[in-house]
Amino acid sequence: MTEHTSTSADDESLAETFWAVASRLRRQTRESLAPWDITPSQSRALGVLARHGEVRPGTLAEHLRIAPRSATEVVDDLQTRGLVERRPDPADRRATLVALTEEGSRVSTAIRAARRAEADRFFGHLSDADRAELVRILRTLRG
Amino acid sequence: MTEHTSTSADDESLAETFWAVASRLRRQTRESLAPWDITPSQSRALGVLARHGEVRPGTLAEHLRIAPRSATEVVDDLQTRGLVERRPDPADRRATLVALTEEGSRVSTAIRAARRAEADRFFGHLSDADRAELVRILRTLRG
DNA sequence: GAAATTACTGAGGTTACCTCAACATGAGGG
DNA sequence: CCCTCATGTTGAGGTAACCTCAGTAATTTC
Repeated sequence: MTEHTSTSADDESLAETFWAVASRLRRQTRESLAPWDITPSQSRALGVLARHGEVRPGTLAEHLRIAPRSATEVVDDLQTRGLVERRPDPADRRATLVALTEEGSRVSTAIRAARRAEADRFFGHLSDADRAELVRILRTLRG
Repeated sequence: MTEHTSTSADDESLAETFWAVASRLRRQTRESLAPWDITPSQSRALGVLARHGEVRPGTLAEHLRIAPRSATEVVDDLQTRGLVERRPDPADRRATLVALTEEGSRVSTAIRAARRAEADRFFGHLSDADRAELVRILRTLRG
C-alpha cells in the first residue's frame, strides 16, 4: 500500500500543482517589486551583490547565468539608476569591480524586506508544521 | 511551540528553496521537450487542445493567458508543423475551431508521456508519504 | 614578447510576447 | 433590414531579456 510505485498520474498532477503554485508566487513577487520599478534580473543582480559584495562583471554573469555581454548591460542599467558603481580592481588593472552604492544597498535591503513580507503572506497560510514539512521536502528535491 | 509565528527568515529561505526546485524542474522539463523541437508555449497549447478538444482561437488565448493576436501566431506555427488544423465552426460562421490533427494527437500524447516520465524521475526520489504531503501542502497554496 | 584574460562596444538576431489599427465576415436585436 | 457587436486575421511596430560574433584596449601571465 505504501509501496513505492511510480504513481504516474499523481506525479503529473503534482507537477501541475507545483507550477500553479509557482505561477502564483511569481505573480506576487513581480507585484511586490513594482514599487521600485526594477526588473527581475536587476533585482537578481542586486541580490548577488548584496550577498557577495563587490564582484567583477564576469563573476556576476556567472552567478546570473547570463553571457558577459549581457552582464555589462545589466550593470549599465543599474548604474544609470545609481544603484551600483564600477570601480577599479586594485588587484588587476584590467578588471572592474561592481559594487552597490549606498542607495543600492538601501534598495536592496528594502527589496529583501518586501520579499520577506511577500513570502510571509504567501507561505503564512500554512501551519508551522506544514512549512517545516514543505521546506524539508523541497530541500530533498532541490538537487 | 507550534505557535503560528511569522518566521520571516525561514519564509525567505522557503521561497528560495522553492525557486531552486522550480528551476531544476523547469530545466528538466525543457530537456524532455527537446525531441519534439517544440516551444513551451506550443506545448501548452497542445495541452489545452488535448484537454478541451477543439476550441476557438480566442478561447485558446484565454487558457494560455495571452492576447488573441498572439494566439493566432501560436496556432499558425502549430499548423505549419501539421499538429493542428483550423476548421469552420458550424455554430458560428465567423468563427474558427482549432483542433489537433492525428499527428498532433500523437505528439501531444507522447509529450504527456514524456512529462509523466520526467515527473516520475523528479518526484520519484520522494517517498509515497512525502509525495502525498507535498501535494497536499501545494494544494493549499495553489489558490 | 606572445598569448591569454578582462571589460567594453556595436551590430544584428531571437523568442515570445504586447498594442493599435484596419478589414472581412457574420451574428443578434430592434 | 439595418446597425452594432463579435470573431478572426493581418500588418506594423514595440519590448524585454537574452544571445552570438567581431573588434578594441588595457593588462597580466607564461
